[in-house]
Amino acid sequence: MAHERSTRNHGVATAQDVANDAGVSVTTVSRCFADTELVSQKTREKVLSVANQLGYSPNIAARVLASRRSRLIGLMVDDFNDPDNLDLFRFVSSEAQRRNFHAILLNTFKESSQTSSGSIENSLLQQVDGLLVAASYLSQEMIDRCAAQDKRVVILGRKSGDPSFSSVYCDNEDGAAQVADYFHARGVQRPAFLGGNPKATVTNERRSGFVQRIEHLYGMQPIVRVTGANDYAKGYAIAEEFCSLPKQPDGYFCATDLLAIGLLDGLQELEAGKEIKNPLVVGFGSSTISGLARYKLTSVVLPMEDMVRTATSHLIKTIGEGMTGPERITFPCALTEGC
Amino acid sequence: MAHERSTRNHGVATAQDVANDAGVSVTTVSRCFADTELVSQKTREKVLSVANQLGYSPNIAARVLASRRSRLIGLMVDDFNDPDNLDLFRFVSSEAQRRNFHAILLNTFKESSQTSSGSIENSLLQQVDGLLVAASYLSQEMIDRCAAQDKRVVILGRKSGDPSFSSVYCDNEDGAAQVADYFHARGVQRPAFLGGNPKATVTNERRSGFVQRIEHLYGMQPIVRVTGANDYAKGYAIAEEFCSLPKQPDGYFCATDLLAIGLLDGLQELEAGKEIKNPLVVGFGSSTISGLARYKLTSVVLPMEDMVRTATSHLIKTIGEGMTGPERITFPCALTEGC
DNA sequence: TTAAAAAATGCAAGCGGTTGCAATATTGAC
DNA sequence: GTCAATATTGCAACCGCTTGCATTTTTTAA
Repeated sequence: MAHERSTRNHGVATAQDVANDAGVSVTTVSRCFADTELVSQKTREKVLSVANQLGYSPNIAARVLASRRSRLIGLMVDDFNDPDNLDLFRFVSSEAQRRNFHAILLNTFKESSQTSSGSIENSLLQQVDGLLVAASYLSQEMIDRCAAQDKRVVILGRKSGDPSFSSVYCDNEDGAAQVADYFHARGVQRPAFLGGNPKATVTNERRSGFVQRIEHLYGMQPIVRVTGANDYAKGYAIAEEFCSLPKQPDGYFCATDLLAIGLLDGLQELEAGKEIKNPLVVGFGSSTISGLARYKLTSVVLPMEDMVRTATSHLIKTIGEGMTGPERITFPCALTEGC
Repeated sequence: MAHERSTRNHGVATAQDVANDAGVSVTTVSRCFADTELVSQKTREKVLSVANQLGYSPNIAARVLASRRSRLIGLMVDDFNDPDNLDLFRFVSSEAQRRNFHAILLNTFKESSQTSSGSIENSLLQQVDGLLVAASYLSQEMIDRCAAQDKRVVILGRKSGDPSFSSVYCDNEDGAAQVADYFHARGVQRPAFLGGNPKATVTNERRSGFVQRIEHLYGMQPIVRVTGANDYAKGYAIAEEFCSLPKQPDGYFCATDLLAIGLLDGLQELEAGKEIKNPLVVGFGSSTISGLARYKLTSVVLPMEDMVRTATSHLIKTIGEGMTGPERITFPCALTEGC
């Protein structure tokens, strides 16, 4: 029955403080802040009121340690800088928050196989309840580690390579084929594809979907340029290469929006010497950046937000329950002309 | 002398496991992973090697709980979506990581004063060792809470309002004055200012610096439009308003780059009916987005990365040591013409 | 009214580290 | 070779919360 001012813990109230003031046990306080139904209405109200008064909120570290659950999910991406990935992170965060989880951004730590160093990232990974992998590639080591720790994983954006992981993605090949159709319908004569990393499934699918349909429609192969990366700079730089071709393409399909925008800007820059005034340029994705009024980019739009939210909530669901069979959830994507 | 396979804790090795295998106490293991010099070279090597072998890395939750330090700093921003803020976050993260800290993004939770709900954010805040405030505004409640918990705070981007917080910022008024000079030198006749929230110190300083210098040079006031927000959309939308003026401005100073880009695009859109073909448009900041080749934005560039890194490391330093007197660190900014 | 079932609460043993203090091992000076 | 000074270790008590199990209270059924 301590009536003297509570809140001993360095100015922060603990569950113990609340328990004292509310005349219950710590256990009960704990239960009030979990989503258990193991507390009577009356008690809960009392506790919550006292807690509120004391400005109490549970110490996360203690909770995590005791419960062995962090309510943390890691979003794994290749490139911190890609604005698309940041959008991604926003969506994941917001959906996670809706479910009382929190998201953190992880990179694929390509460089350091040194287990000892990079320790923060390392520990963080260990702390995470589940992993959302938007990275183009997941190392076998990582896969093993996840398996050993019984960690849930959902692959986002491409078909899961590992049979035990769920994945959420869209039909890249179909989307790419739509572009081929579009080019054909618009009378494009010399179609070209440009895209990044040949190891990335996503880019590959977009390329092959496009190439196949072009072959089918035109009876020939499109020009293909592998750019390495999918960023603005690459697109911008490559414009010059294309302009120096004897026969410049008149329809460009870029594996990502960012690439497309870079290309557009690059082409405009070189407008003077250009043979073809307004080549068709089509992107893929749904970057906010391409939404800038300036670029009325025609693009294969995929329901990013939907996909991400679905992936996130699927991941969280599998964390709550036991391991369920892996699922593959696909979304449609559709070519959309920039108004 | 446990020789049977270690790693009991659900597939994850603990300090205890390492201790057993290395023939030392948990304390020693703990010390090897802290930056103490309290362990002999030989022991440390042995422990580290065993740890590495076992794939051990310290459990963060336990460490935080026991040490009462999270090595976490919170970056507080107004708007998750502003790309500038995401740049900010990247820099903070990277600098934090260099110092073995980790950054998390926090918003100013304007809506919920409900202490009970929004609990994750709430708890997270409690968990953080220090706060980097890039938000335009910090509530008194928050200030009190930080004080009560003896939490370090550094204000980024504007002079600290509270005398007990350090701040890192640039001289906005001076930068703005440079723009006025530039306009004057370029023969601008009708200068205009546009900027967001009138409550935001930063915007205010930029406005007043500009207005004052314009008055000084021109003997008259510039046109001033308060846009509310500083985003692309606002800039884009406001173009129309300006175009419908009888006398359109021929020099626009926008409080942020994003605003400037929006305005540029908006103006171009309306080019047809425009009276003045190429008004000067100047921004402020150092958005990556304004670096897009397409916009050769003239802008008051501030050494963002430097500022952010300085702020971050200053914050971390004050966390390590006891409370030092608050500091004010300023950076210069300079008008830079888009090539 | 009474016994059995269900609901609410508390006990106490952790979760995996950190850290002040005491104990032991080394080293150096005399 | 002896003893104080110094460098290394280990002990054990937490850190604040969760949770299986036992206990108490309330409800339902007979």
